[in-house]
Amino acid sequence: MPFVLPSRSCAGTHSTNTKRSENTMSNDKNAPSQKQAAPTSAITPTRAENYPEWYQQVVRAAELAENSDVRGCMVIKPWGYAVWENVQRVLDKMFKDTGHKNAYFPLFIPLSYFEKEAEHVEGFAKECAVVTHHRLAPGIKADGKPGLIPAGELQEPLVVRPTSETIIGASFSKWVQSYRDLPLLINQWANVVRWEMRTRLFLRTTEFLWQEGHTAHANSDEAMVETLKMLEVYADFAENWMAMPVIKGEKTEGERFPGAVHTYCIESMMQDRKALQAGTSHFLGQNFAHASDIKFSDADGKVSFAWTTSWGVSTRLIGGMIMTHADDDGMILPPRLAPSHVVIIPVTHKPETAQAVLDFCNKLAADLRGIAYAGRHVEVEVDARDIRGGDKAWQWIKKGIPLRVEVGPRDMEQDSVFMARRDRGHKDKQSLKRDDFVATVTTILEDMQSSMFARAKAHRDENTKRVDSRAEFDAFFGAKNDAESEDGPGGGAVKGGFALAHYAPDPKVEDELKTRLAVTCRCIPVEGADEPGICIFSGKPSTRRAVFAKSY
RNA sequence: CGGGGUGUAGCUCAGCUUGGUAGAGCGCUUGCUUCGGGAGCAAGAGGCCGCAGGUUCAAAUCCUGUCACCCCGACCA
Repeated sequence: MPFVLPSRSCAGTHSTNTKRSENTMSNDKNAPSQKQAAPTSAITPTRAENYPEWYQQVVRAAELAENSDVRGCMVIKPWGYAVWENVQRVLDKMFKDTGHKNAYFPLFIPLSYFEKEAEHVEGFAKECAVVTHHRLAPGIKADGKPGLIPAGELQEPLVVRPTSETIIGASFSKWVQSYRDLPLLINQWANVVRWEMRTRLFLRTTEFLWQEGHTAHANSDEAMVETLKMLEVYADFAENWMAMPVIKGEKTEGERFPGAVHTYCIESMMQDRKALQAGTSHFLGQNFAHASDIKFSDADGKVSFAWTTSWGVSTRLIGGMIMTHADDDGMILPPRLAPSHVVIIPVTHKPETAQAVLDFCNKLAADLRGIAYAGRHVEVEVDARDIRGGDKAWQWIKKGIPLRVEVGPRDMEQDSVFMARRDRGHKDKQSLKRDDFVATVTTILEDMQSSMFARAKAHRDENTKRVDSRAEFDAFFGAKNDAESEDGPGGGAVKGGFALAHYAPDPKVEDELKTRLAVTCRCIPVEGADEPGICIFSGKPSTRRAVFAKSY
């Protein structure tokens, strides 16, 4: 099978896995229920067996989130929400450092506001939740039973924001009078609703959490600088905090944000070699300024429309983190964003030494917490729960905590700890002197952070190919419904990866690629030198290669 | 909105064809033995079988209706 694991040293742990997984996944009701050998991987199925199902199982096993009873909506659990809080904390600082201020705008957008920008309406109309009533009254429901039914119809329906350009534009039009009011640099942390047909935890849910930056500028150049500056912030965050390598690029017309003039993005490759759009930054020109009447008087007293931008990242980033780093034993958290860095597991099954071991662990935890790391201090859990040690260790493995430290009586006697790194095999443990561990813990975390990035980047580079002909392109991806291209029953891996090809943008070509190969143009990279060439689809001249891939 | 499927214990499901009053595994509780890597044995708690009608002496099982969810297609951060 073409699935390619990032190279890592977890040798020998997956060899006997297939039989067990087949039984577990099978619908064969006569499958023997005999005891299986201890699992060789914590997650069933593995990535190679069924990537989409593996993803769901990791989210669940790592206790990041779960499906709620509300269709398409997720419950973000404490461990997952703590990751999001770290994302917020770091990004918020980056936004503040680039001059932005936070504000908050209404969840509800009057339909009339929403209608102001034609392309915008067209783009979002199909996925809007609409509030039409403001009261519940006793009555007979559709199923004939008594209950509460909506009453008090609104004069004007309210759209639950799928994005806030229009409602924020309404404020901007009041706030901006003079060129002295510009630039206006605002960010909002919020939830939004997009009524999607199909949902997947973190990657696409009906309601999700995000931030949306909205800015207004006196001229086109400034707005473009802002657009690219925030793209850079996102790339910086993705690579240096999430350890997720990204390609910065511009979307072609078909993939553009509804109403934008230019849409830029960061694109990342997941372990199944599909692309994930991890963040977007839009240059909106004067489109929304016209729609929302954002005007200002310049120094000469001449009235002009402002130039606006918007940019956002969402809880989808957590999905990207999972699909970039997690393995067949569960989540692996990049240390800089991990809710906790170290779990200390006291081995206390001998009553006579239990208290001493606990004291030793608590003292160790206190010392570690005194150390600064990645803008906070080292976060430590002491897991003294009364459950079996193996169970406990596996729970933390699945949750992806970077470092696991076990301390038993024997370690304590030698003033040592037994440490395992989550990005190494779970049997790859080493004994360290306690003080050495304390002294080097941040170095270890940083090493883990950078090796996670390096591994992800190597995976991407290995699966990125320069393609110079249509035939080569087709062969790289395989036909959309080619059984081999989707690799097995669950679509464990897709064929292909990133194809870099010369391309003269043409919506018709992209439609055709999408229909026939399920491939889209992810972006035209903004970095790197121009390279004159010939579009492999049309033969027209092209100045640079575009990135093509199957995508989420 | 088209095509398919499923609703039974906290979770995953069996039982339904051939009606006879509720099952398994996991999880949970308790006890004993274990314990430096996902333990074993024993006992126990937990379900008016999605909902509403109908057939029948008797319905999880058959019939009708209804609701919900899942999967596959056209959209998306």
